Formats: sequence, C-alpha cells, structure tokens
Amino acid sequence: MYLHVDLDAFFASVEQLDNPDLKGKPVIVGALPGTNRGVVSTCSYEARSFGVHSAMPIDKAYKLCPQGIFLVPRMKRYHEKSSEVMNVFFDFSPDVKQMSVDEAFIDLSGTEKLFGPPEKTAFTIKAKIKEKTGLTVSMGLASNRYVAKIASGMSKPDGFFYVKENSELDFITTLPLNKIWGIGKKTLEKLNKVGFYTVPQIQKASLPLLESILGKAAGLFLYKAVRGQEAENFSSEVQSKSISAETTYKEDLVDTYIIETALQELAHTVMFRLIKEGWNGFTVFLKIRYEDFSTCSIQETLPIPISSTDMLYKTAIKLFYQRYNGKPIRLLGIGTTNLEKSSLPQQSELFDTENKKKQQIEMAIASLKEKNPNLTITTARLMKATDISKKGK
DNA sequence: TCTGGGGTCCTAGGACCC
DNA sequence: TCTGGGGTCCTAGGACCC
Repeated sequence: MYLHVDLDAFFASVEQLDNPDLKGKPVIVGALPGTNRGVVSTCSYEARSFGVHSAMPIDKAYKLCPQGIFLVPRMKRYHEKSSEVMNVFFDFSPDVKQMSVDEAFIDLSGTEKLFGPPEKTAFTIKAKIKEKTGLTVSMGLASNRYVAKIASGMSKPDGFFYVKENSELDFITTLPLNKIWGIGKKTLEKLNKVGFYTVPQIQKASLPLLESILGKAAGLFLYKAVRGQEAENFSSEVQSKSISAETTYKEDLVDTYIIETALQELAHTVMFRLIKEGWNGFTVFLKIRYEDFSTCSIQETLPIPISSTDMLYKTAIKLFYQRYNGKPIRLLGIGTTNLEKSSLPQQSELFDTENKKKQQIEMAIASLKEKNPNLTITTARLMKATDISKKGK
C-alpha cells in the first residue's frame, strides 16, 4: 500500500506558523502587489475563499483580496520545514519518495507488524506531523501511487482518502476528467474535440485510438489512468537531470550591455549550483522570451563539461546571438543538462590550465559561501549591475 | 485575468553509423 | 543506378506538474 502525503497550502502555512498573527488570515505568497509580473505561488485557504489561487497574476489577486497579506517566498525556510516533515516519514518506512518540496510517497507495505494496518498508520503519521512540525497534511492511500496521489487531492485540506484494493476502477470512473492527473488544458481540449468528456467514454476507447489522438506515450498513460493503473514512468526515481535559472525582468531588456550582464548573472547562479551539488554539465541551453511572450530556445552539447562561469557565460552568449531577433526581452534563462556526477573520473582536457584555474577559484568561493552564506563575492561587472538585478526581481 | 521559476518527459526531424 | 532497416544522439518545441 502506498500513502501519498501532500502538505496543505505549504508556503502560506509555514508563514502562518512562523508568525501567528497571520493565522486565520488570507496569506498570499508569491510577490508584492504593484510589483510588475508576479504570480501567486501558494495562498492560504482563507485567501482561496476570495477566489485567489496558484499561478494567478498577483495584481488580480490583489483586486480580489485587497486585505490579503502578500509575502515574498522564503524558499530556504520552506526547505527546512520540508526536511522536518520528510524525517517523520522515515520513522515509518524506509521507502519514502520525495516528489517535490511539499509531497512524498510512502510505501507502507510490510509495516503492519510495527504500526498496524496502513489506514491506522496514516492517521498516526498525520498526528506526528502536526505534533512535530505544526503543519497539516492531506493523504491518499491506495494500492498504487497514481491512485494514492489523486486520492490525496480529493481529501484536501487536512484529510484522508482511502481507496480500497479492487475499488480503484470505481474510484477513477466517477472522477471528472480534469481531476485525472496528467490531463492538462491542451489534452482536455483535444479529447473534447473528438467527443470525449467523461472517464467512462475514454474507458471504452481502444489504445490505438487514444494513441492516435494524443501520441504514443500520452495515449498509453491515459489508457492506464482511466483504469486506475499506474504508468511505468509515473514516479520514477528522482535524480537531477538539469540545473537552470531564469528571470522575468520587471521591464523588458533592450540594451545589449544589460542583456549580457543579465546572462552573466544567470551563468553565475547556475555555475555555483553545479559546483555545489557536484555536477558536470555537458549541454548548455538558453531560453529567450520576448515581450509578446513568444519563446525560443537553443542548446549545444560540448565535448567537455562546463567548468567555469566564464565558459558557461561565453557559450550562452554565443547561443544568444545565434537566436536573438532584436525584440525587447521579457525573460532570459540559462541551464545545463546532460549531467554527470563530477566525482566520476573525467578525461582531462589537453589545454585546460586556464579553465582549471578559474574552476579552482570558483570552488574556493563556493566553499566560502557554504561556510558563510551571508558572504557576497561576485565579479566587478555584476556589482555594477546590482541595479538591474534589483529592478528585475 | 497579460501570464513566475524550477523541473520532467515526449515528439519529430536530422545526422550519422553499421 | 533514386534508395533498406535499425539504432543512437542531438535539437527545438510543447505539455504538464508543483
């Protein structure tokens, strides 16, 4: 049996926990009203009753709920609370799969002898989380992860939903299509276009038909989903496959010096994470979003891994000018993929002294930062550019 | 409603190889 | 000489999720 656990209105709940004055009030975490181009990340249930929800533009949230308490996310704090919660899970099972900062799957198979039947264990875990962290969770229990995940969604907030063995199909059959995890806006449109509006209609469709509508993978995924079955890739092992950073600027970027500085800043951010987490990245990708929201990307795979901010920056600049159409830029992003653990033996570069030196300096800075997070070390250019970064955030 | 940031996986076409 | 089949890797874009 699998238990899916989801923290309720996580970011907003942590804020209410840390500042009891906020309890019972509409807390909206994301951005401050009036700041251009922000969205709601999470909001408390009190705010939801005003119609506010995740991904809503912050100014719209403000119109709906002017008395709301608007806060900027404190990711570091949320990650702290998140690990407290995950640690509780490990007291109940060695098999815990953390799926994101606020949710995890717990395999409760074989824990009966220690903790009793799974549905009882679920309530024990729920109480323990509340006691140790002050947070409430929503839970779903089922014979596979996919159904458990949907069940926990049905139990929000602070609930528990148990789909007993052999009733998975009945459970799924009664759901509206938009509650099926993996069906988003576009897929729903495609399905509606060919006359599918309910789960039972899709249950009658053949696999080849679904594949012809949605493509091979999505077709198979949906075919299994409407039968309460889990697809192979649904909760595959979580390991880093890419590291990236992107910024939507408060005002569109037009000046090439500012654009290049922005790219350097992003390269800096990504490189430090790469070093800190011990990755070698062989592919660099760059993302540009223009003022009209049209988005393009370009990537290049290198024969050797990125080893310094400078190398990442220079590659990004090269890619940028291959793609840039001269229009005002709303967002820039840099990332790296094709990752390998940097502890693996690496074929050393033939003429690599320059890069090695740079990397050694960056390693030193990264470890200093590790010891003293408040330390700010940056290049002269980025110091001058503090203006744009502040404006941009 | 004027649309964040960090990710994952899939698709389709092209290059290249045997 | 007008053109196979299988496989891998790369690229750009898209859909989806939290």
